[in-house]
Amino acid sequence: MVLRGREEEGRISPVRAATIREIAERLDYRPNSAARAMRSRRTGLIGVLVQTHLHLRNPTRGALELAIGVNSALDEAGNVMCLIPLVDVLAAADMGGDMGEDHEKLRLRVFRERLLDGMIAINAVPEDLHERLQQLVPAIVWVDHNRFTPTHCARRDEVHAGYTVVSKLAAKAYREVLYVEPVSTHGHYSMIGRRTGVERAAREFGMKLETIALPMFLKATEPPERLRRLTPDCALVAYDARLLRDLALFTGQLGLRMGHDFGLAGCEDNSDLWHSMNVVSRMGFDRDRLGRHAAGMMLRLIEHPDAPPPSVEVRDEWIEGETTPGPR
Amino acid sequence: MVLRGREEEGRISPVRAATIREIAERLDYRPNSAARAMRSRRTGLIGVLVQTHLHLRNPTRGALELAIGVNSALDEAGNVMCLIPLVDVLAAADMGGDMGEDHEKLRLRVFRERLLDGMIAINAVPEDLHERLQQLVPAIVWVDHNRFTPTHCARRDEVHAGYTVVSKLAAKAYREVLYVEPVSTHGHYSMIGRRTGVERAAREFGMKLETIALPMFLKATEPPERLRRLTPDCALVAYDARLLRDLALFTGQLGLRMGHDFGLAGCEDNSDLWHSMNVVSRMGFDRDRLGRHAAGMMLRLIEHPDAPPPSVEVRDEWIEGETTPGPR
DNA sequence: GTGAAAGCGCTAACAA
DNA sequence: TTGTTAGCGCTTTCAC
Repeated sequence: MVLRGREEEGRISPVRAATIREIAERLDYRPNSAARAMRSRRTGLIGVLVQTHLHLRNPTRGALELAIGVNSALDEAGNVMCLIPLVDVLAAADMGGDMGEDHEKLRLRVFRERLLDGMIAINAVPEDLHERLQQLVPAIVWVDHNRFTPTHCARRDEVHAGYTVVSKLAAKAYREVLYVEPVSTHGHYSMIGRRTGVERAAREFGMKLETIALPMFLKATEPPERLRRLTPDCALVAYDARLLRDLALFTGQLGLRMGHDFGLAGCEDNSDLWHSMNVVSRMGFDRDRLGRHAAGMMLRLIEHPDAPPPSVEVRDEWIEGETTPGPR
Repeated sequence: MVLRGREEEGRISPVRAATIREIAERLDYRPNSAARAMRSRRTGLIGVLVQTHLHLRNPTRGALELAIGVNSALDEAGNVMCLIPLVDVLAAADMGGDMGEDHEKLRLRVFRERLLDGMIAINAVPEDLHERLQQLVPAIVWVDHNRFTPTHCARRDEVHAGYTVVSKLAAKAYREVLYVEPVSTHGHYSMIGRRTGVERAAREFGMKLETIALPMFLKATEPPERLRRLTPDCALVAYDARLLRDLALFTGQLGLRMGHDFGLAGCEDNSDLWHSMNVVSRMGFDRDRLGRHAAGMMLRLIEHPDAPPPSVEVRDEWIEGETTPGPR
């Protein structure tokens, strides 16, 4: 009781408490986590389900940044976070097969042995996995997920993001917006959200709006034709950080200077941009904060399973760079 | 014994074994990890120490890719991986202070409660942390670390990487190499290794070699002057993936087309490049393989603490892109 | 082949 | 205020 800080319950005399602490110190005593886990029936382990790229095993940059935020908050609360790549869940679930022989297929020990106290799912999780995940782990918090219920969810206000970008461009006297999306293969809600915001602002501020969709994996040496026809009073708006980067690269290959020959802005941010493209105007995306918030929701959910944490939708700040000074 | 697969010890009759398995199935029995951990005196938890950027909380792309590889291999062996950002260790260690009041300062539960069976340290870890880490966790494997001992280490052959890039350029009849490094603040061995390889190959193949160091956080809109004087028979060689990206961006801002007006290659790869810059010639860097190997070393080390796993230095493959076709 | 029991380190409940 | 005990679920040892 002394070592766990429960001495304020009026049972232990201060003298004894001090003695106990001193002895513990001398013996270099450490509480045994396994024994405590056994008693408390908690593992203290929380999984973070990270989306992987369609064509690549690696999680997206954004998902990992979120995970880092989650990790910090969980650490501080004495929990441990582990990563669960979505591909492994899909493999384990083997969605094609029959659902009868459930745990035969659970290759991941975290699921097989019910190791997780809870799970934080990041980004869009396939609808058909919902039910399965619910029965696999006792508590789930959804982050930046397509389905947004009144509780259990945390995500970014994507409409606000798209709206803000275009409103900032309007304030700089750009007349035209060329909004660039990826060709949609996955259908994340941010696709609809950001575009809705962009359209709303364009309408409100009377800007001409054109939207194009670029396929993934364009060659940097073969930039899209449409980019040749950019003008100084037109601003390119990228759906996400990856496209923002690509657009900077593509326009460069065409001999266009961003901020001079055209405006350039993006609806998303990540730490890569911060490094070499910090001059670019864009919406921030504070994944550390969002991750920490999600972790807090998780901890509350584990503590009080019957009072699920209310969902939140957070707004980010505009980062004014040097690529949107307005038409010369 | 049956459920753990220990029935081959000639104790249990096949009939009974089958009955036991059937009942376990019916009851949806799951072994209790905490109880097992208590008996076996193993937590099954292995930490991965990830380097963070000097100026940013987020781990480097490469470190996380390595961690994903480690994660897969550990999962398959029934262990759990957790991330330990270096900043947190530094904060916990508080290197400036006195080392006497050790565990007073251990804010991370993984250290405070000796939660880790082992740790895989990725990238350069400050020398003064070595001893402290050794006493904090029972087993350590070093990956891509500066100090390379005969055992406990796994890393990439960086000299080979630098050498291969320049030899490939020589084969394409480039006459000149402009090698671009970051201004060194951290002193990772790969800085020396890659440069050594580049120099050796340049000497061997009789190429003119110039080396420049670019500060971190250059503005994309203000490219380094030296890049203006590139010629078609000169190849730009980037130290790492980040610089490779930046150089593509910078040269674009100067109106130069890669592969036409100059050659472009890099000594490192990561999954970001694969997405939008897959046309660029570069050395691969199979972090999944390296991570899995490190995980294997870790597991062996835990199993046989007295027979430490021998160190390895792995070589990667050249990725021939379209930015080094040779001078026109 | 099988059954029984001890003990890992912790916490809560109960007794003094 | 302090001391004692049971039991969490597992594995190993020992007895049958």
